[in-house]
Amino acid sequence: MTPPIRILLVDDHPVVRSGLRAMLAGQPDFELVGEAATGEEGVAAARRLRPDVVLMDLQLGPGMHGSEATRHIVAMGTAVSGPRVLVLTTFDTDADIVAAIEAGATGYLLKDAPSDDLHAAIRSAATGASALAPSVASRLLGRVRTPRATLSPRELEVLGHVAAGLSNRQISKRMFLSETTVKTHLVHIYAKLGVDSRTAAVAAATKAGLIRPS
Amino acid sequence: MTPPIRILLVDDHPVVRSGLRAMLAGQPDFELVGEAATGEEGVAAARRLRPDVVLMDLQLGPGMHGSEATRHIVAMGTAVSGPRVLVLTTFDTDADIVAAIEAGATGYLLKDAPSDDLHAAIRSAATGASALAPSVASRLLGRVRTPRATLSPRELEVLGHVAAGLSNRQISKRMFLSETTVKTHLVHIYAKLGVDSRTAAVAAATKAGLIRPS
DNA sequence: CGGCGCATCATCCGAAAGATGGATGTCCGG
DNA sequence: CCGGACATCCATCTTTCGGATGATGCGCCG
Repeated sequence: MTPPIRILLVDDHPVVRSGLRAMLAGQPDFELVGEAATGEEGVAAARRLRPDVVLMDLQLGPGMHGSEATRHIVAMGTAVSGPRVLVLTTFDTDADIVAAIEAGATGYLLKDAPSDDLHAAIRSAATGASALAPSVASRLLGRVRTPRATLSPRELEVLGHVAAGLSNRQISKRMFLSETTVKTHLVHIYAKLGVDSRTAAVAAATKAGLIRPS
Repeated sequence: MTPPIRILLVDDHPVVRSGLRAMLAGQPDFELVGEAATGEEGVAAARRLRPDVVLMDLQLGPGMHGSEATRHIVAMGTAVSGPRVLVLTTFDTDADIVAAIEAGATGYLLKDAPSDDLHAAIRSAATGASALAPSVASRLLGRVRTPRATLSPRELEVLGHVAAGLSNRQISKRMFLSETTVKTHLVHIYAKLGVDSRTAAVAAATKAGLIRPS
């Protein structure tokens, strides 16, 4: 008989942790070895407990969104024979999916998934296989089919400042650029998003999940 | 001995329902009488089961946000000796809080509240007393102290179109106004929000919960 | 090597957005 | 009942933004 799958929960919501705990309880091949409420705690716990699978929320407390959590995932993954990371999230915005997958997450699950899907995803992740929620997988496939707008890092940075309400001049100073360059980036952004104004770009990017609403 | 408090759970996330169930389990004076995954199911279950307290999420599935859930709350509350409604949510944006309270919710809890708070809120709600999460309560108080920006209906309408990425001209046509009038509304909006551009206004209003991100 | 995408900059021009200043009308409290 | 606060409407002036066009260096990949 194979040893049980050692699992670490990382989520800042007691309710969610409690729910996941209950969902794992009935499975004899699962062993919950620890819980953490923040990204930092999660990384520390992962180092200490050496779980096989980490179930990790993407929204870890206020101000700790997407890219930050992604870095935590990477930090865990770099450990020798590091754990497999299963990312949990409420919303399936494209930006989060891509960021997490690119950062090395093994799988990606929506929080409204039934317990069967969760169990399957954990077992699948334990073996190293990629496990994606069906709706997420189809979304990723859809993006391949429709070669959707992919903004460069610099363009995303500019767009972020635009979404924050800064003018071109303010952005240029903050990024140590010429105002012209900022405008050029914007022109490219407009072309990629199929819009023709900064506010429309922000609206489109928000809907597409490229930027985070505040 | 008093009869137990009959509770109905309404949340579209199996994980969250499971977590709440676990949190209610240990309490002898609580009785979980039903669960529902959507607002419609919730209303039906409330009519049928006559619970004392309804624990209800504000984000019920895709496309069913704030105001919609609020209407469900109202529908439940209008029944004779209707149940007390405790609203659960992940984010404490002002708009949601106000909308839910105004619609007659008895209490308001953030999902990251510890189980003790949850228990206290349920008991408090069962007696009809208002129960607000401390962070929420202080936020409401804060809004009274700082007479926050209150936009007129017309201004909100304009701002909504701006957030959707429309130009002043487009807005003017859609609202049967002169373009100048649209600009005037915007000037007033800027003054109230303390900003000086349309994108900044959208950012500020989003953060303040005045408009909904997409 | 020769594209191709990314990032950087410039100039010119018309259009959109913002700043300023009025004009109504309503509603509420002194 | 009257003045002030506020919402709604409008016009003129200045600044900013967006569109067009063009250019340079860099790194990557077939």
